[in-house]
Amino acid sequence: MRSPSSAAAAGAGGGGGKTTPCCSKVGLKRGPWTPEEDELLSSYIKREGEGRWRTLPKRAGLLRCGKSCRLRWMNYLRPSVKRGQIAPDEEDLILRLHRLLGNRWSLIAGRIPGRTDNEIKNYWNTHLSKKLISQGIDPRTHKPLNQDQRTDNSNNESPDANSTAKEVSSSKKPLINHSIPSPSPTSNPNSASSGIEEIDKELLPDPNPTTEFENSFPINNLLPKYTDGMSNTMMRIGSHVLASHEAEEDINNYCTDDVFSSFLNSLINEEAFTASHHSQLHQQPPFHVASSSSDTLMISNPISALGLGWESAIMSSTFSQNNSEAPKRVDNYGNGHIE
DNA sequence: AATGGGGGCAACCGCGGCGTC
DNA sequence: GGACGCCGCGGTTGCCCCCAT
Repeated sequence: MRSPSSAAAAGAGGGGGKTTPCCSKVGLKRGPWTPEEDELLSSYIKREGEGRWRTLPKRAGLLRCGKSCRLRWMNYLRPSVKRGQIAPDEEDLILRLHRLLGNRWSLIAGRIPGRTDNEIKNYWNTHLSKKLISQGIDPRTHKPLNQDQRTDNSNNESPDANSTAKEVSSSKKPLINHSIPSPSPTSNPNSASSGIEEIDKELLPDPNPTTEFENSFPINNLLPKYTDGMSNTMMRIGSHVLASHEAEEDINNYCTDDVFSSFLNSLINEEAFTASHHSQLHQQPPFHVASSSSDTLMISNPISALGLGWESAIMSSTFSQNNSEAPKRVDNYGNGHIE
């Protein structure tokens, strides 16, 4: 990675080849940041805090547009930004998350402390994408290239997590409710960590299930809110309502950010993919609600959940970075235990 | 030593969602 | 309900560095 000084030495120009300024005001500086500008921005934000990017440049004495200031702070100046090469475990995590989430870099970055969405995006485009291709894997779908071609010709039947990620990543429509605070590194650190995202309608479960699993388990009974407002569902997931004796109620009452963080942790666990997929797909409902006294929910069937459109729920789980404790698991009867 | 090309990455842009008026 | 402003995201661009020739 280039040092700030070297970036500054690059002189005017920098990224973005378009001539249209991002800010309507003329006379604003563009291109690489100088150390002096960095110092101005850093000291101001340390003194006054983040936010109000539109007016921040003027208040800080910078001839930059607010977007440029925000980007510089988020991607470079923030103390929490980690420097140095992507570690092998981070690379592995990026691969797994991308397999689940597609090109939602901010969400992926939210799971990797100290890394920014821009950094991960660049790393993906310059390293991992090529690496996968060299291994004969489609970087978009994470499927073998030849298999992917077959899949593309088969009307996308039986979508799985990969195809879901592909669809989402290729969709122009953002999936994120930006107004909801997120502890993502690119978000305001003062925000609460309970931000929840809406589920894109494209990811909603099929109201007329046709798969074997869907027929065997009445998922629609558990997801009533999806039909009239997915945001309601997700907001309730963040409500931390975990009455253990109400296990048969709307599943949404039991879903918390921490729960989905555990959910995602299990999703990015290779064992979850290799060992539990087939058996759980046909034997268990997608969620198992704990009956213990603690606020516990175990999602023991992440793959099934993915297939039913719960992939989007992963997004909310990415907001619980601080949930580093071992996820509590429950068995089919709701008995919780610590893994 | 000169130079051409590719890799890496910081920075920009357009777009869409949300909040406010 | 519509207009407007702000914010954040993903995609893209272009400069610098490094290496091969």
